[in-house]
Amino acid sequence: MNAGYLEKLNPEQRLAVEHGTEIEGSHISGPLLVIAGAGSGKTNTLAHRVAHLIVKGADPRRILLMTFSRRAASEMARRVERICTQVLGANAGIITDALAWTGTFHGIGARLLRDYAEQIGLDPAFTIHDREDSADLMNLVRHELGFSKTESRFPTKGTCLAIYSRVVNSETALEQILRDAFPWCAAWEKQLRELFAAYVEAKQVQNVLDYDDLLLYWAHMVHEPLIADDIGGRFDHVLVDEYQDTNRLQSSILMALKPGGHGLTVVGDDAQSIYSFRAATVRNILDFPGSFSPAANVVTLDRNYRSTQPILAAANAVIDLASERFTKNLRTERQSAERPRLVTVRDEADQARYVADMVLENREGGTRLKQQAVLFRASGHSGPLEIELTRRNIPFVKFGGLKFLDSAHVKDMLAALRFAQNPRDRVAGFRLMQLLPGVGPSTAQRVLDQMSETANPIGALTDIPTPARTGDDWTSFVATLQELQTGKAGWPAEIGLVRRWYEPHLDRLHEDASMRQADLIQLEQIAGGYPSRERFLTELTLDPPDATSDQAGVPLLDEDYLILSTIHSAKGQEWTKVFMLNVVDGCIPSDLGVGTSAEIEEERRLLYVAMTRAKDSLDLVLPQRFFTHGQNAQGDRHVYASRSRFIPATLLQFFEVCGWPQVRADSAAMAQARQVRVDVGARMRGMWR
DNA sequence: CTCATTGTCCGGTAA
DNA sequence: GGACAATGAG
Repeated sequence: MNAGYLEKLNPEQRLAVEHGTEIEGSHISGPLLVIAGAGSGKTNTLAHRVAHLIVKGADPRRILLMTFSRRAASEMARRVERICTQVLGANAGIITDALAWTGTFHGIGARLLRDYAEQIGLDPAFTIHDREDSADLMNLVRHELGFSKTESRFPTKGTCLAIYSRVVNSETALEQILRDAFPWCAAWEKQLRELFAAYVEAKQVQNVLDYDDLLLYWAHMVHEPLIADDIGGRFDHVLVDEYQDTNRLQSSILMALKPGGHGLTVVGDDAQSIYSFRAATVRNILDFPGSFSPAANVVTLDRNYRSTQPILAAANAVIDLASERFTKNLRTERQSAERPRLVTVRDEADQARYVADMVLENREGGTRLKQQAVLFRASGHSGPLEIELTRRNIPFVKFGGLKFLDSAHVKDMLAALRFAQNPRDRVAGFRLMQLLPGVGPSTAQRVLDQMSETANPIGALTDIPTPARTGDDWTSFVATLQELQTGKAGWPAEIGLVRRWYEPHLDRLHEDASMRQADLIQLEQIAGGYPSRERFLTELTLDPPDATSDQAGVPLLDEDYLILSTIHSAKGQEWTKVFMLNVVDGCIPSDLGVGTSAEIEEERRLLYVAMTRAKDSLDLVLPQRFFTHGQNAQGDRHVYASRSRFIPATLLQFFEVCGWPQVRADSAAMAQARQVRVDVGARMRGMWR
């Protein structure tokens, strides 16, 4: 057998790949933890491990591979296929097609829950609420319980959901969560408990699951040993990527599936743990070896193949200041004389100009736009840059932040499809009906109540008296829903049906209807890529497309475009040249994330993750002035920002510190000219007096 | 009961 | 500068 594919790996990578598979056939290895530093070839190693298992005779249909995003999952599948093709020849494609159990925890959970729905008393036609839907339902329940009219202000729907979600995902008591993470809500513990009980009941009556339920139901399902054996028994190998970003609930599921750890491999890096706001805990990765007896094997990958030595030195220096460290510093052999730059600019507008200038300069120098990325802490930080790029016709794609699924018109369309799929989904119906003129919250409630009393809610719509002042709008609404229910139009034709019904309402409700219409056509195209309405709804909710609607046209795949991304969405990726915006206190660390030292440490890791994305060149940009919101366009109220606390003076030696634009020799005169203020408006008014 | 207006608070990362 | 809650007019 051709084992040449192993030759390219370094000794540690090879150890991770070959762990426990010396014996051919069905031999299943003990648990393995791979600590994989940034740029250490983690994805490649994991792909090689999967391929190696298959080459050694593992059945790909019996491999469960869980990644953080579906983008990562498909990348992994592609690599596995490539390696298998090298070794096994052309028919490897068939083998990796069988690698069917690849996806996120939530996506895999949804699939398993539909498979086992009957056994756990769940209707397999359940629909899935995204965060906003969940918040809407929380709000309805909050209203019903009268908590919206309390004397002092009750926590908002978003806060309630955040608390609920944290309790579920961290498997921690409500009381403790309130004390640790939401102290200002502690006085409402009793009411919150009541609210959550009602929220859970509402979800069950309506046959909807939220994100957390996909894990929670799964966890409870495998709490039953026989079902756990059954599901665990479907998989010989379970591999989990980005293990540092999993939470307690996810680790519980894993331990229930593979109690002895046999066939279990987890990969991660505690220095890149950036999802604690989603209840992820580094303890999962730290406690992993000791959860088994004998303890899991640990392999550490600390050779970095991505960044040049000066970039890595700076990143190491940043993470070295962390109060708690578990992994060693990374090392690289990529020498370079170029230190990362620390560029001070006047304000965000100059920052945008600087980045645009440099990006174009780099492209002139042969670095394609796609090989360059601009990273930022929060989605909104890229606003001025997006304007500058659009102005200069530099194509870009933005990852992270608002998805076009969040826009009202797309949500309206999806609500229609979801309501047809699951007429008990009140959030969908509630939203939908209020689109009709003359229908507000109370009419919608009343109709939904009447519907829920019948066996065939959508059929019953015919018998429910037409609400006053709705007329034809009501008739076409009912007709559309009923046509959807028959399923005669077929998928994806029925999305056109919905659009034809929706368009008049879109025109009436939105000034910019034509722009939004373009999104709906895009939605229709996306829909064509899914085999059924159910799959479309599920997968769109669990894995929303990254495109934003305000980008300058949707770039084609083979076009060149600049990458804009939040740090969170940049995880696992790399670029030749990386720019990081707003490296100032208040942005990173975010001024919202400086409450506890744990939060600050996570912000530090965020900067580390951003810096370690860069291969050859890294620019950290620091605007000195920030204009504050809430003033007119000419206002100049601003605050001065200082360099991020994660780069104190002692670390400046790792950077080339510079300013932009370069100060010119004749600047004294220019600076003086800049100081002059003329009230031209007053002079012009004076002309007429 | 709906719809438009005013007032107040808040601002983030995402399956 | 936007989301959400309370208020008032039809």
